[in-house]
Amino acid sequence: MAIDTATAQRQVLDAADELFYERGVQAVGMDAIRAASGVSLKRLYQLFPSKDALIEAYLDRRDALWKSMLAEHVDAAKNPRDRILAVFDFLHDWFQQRDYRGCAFINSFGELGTVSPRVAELALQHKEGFRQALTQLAKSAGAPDPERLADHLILLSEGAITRSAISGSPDPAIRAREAAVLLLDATLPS
Amino acid sequence: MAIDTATAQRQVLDAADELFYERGVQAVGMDAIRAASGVSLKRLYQLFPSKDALIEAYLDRRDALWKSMLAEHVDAAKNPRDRILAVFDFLHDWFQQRDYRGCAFINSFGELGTVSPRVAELALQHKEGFRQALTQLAKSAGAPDPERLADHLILLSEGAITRSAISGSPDPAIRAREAAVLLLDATLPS
DNA sequence: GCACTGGGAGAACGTTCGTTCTCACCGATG
DNA sequence: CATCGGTGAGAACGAACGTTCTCCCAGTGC
Repeated sequence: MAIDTATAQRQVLDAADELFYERGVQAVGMDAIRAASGVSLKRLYQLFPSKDALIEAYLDRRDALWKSMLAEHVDAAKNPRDRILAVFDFLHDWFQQRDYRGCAFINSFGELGTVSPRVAELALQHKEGFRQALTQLAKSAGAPDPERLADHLILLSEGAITRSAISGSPDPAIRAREAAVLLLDATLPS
Repeated sequence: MAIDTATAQRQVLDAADELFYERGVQAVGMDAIRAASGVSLKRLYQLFPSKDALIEAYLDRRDALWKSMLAEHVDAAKNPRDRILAVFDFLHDWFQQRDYRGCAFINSFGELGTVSPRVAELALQHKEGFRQALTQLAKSAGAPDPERLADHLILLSEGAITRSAISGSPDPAIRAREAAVLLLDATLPS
């Protein structure tokens, strides 16, 4: 046995993450993932019985990673207002990664949303998770209508995510933070 | 001659628009476009010498159509503030089309952005056009920093575009309009 | 009537892809 | 030592794709 199951799985997911995210899901063949992961095709298929299963695992891991990175930034801030603004600092950090290419869920949804209900569902769940996190932050900050504030903040975040991807600049995060400050000033009780 | 060049071109572009937008660019073969357009493969290739050329024409037409629909909504409003808010009414109308699937440029960028510089460029140009239109509206409304206000409004719009696509509901346009009102109140001189 | 041009229908070609199969080989077990 | 299960490397398969080619016919100019 060349490599144990756990590390093989990790190597495959690492390769899938890098390739799927950079080039899109459809543009990457299973053979490219085999080459990048160093795992044999046979093993690859016994770890993930189809490309669809691998795509799902790729999105699952992205979701978990993204959530934990967000939580890390948010938890570093103390008062409720700063915790909300930390979301945009997190985005700014994310946008500066050299391989930043937008949101994997939005990209995958654009590619497969109509043909793969599973991908559409995962994208919806991912965004719903973000929505719940923001709603919680808005509630903690004492917003009179937390869901509404959360929706407003989500729009700024999603807008920044796609604009940053297309423009190639992390600046949209700064602009989104500015707008968030204005919204918080208009919404939160002083 | 079965059909003249102009109508053949229109039929092909109609088919390309529908199929590319619904299923994504890579998932649609040239043969599917031939079948949907009723134009022979030979003619298709003499109208558009490659799939890349057809994709480019598809995006060009989307850009023109989108801009004219936006202008139509904006021009129906009289005072500068309402003209800005008309952008979000336009989005709400757009989101309610039964085949709404998000922004074709964002979707195409996600699919081909890294591999096709031309698609990346077209997406950037499309968004830049939107940015200039919003900057003009912000200027007319007397914003002290029109570019900044335009950036904030863009973030709300783009966010609504992707959220509406993923959630399948047109409501994000309403939420975006609410947030825009708050931003305008905080930004524009009374 | 007859050569000729151009288009329609679709077969054909070469490539790529997802997935499976072959086969030689290694380590453990009796 | 002989055997057996599982593995790696990669060939093989069937489908789909972008693109080109073949064949046939309709309409045109002489």
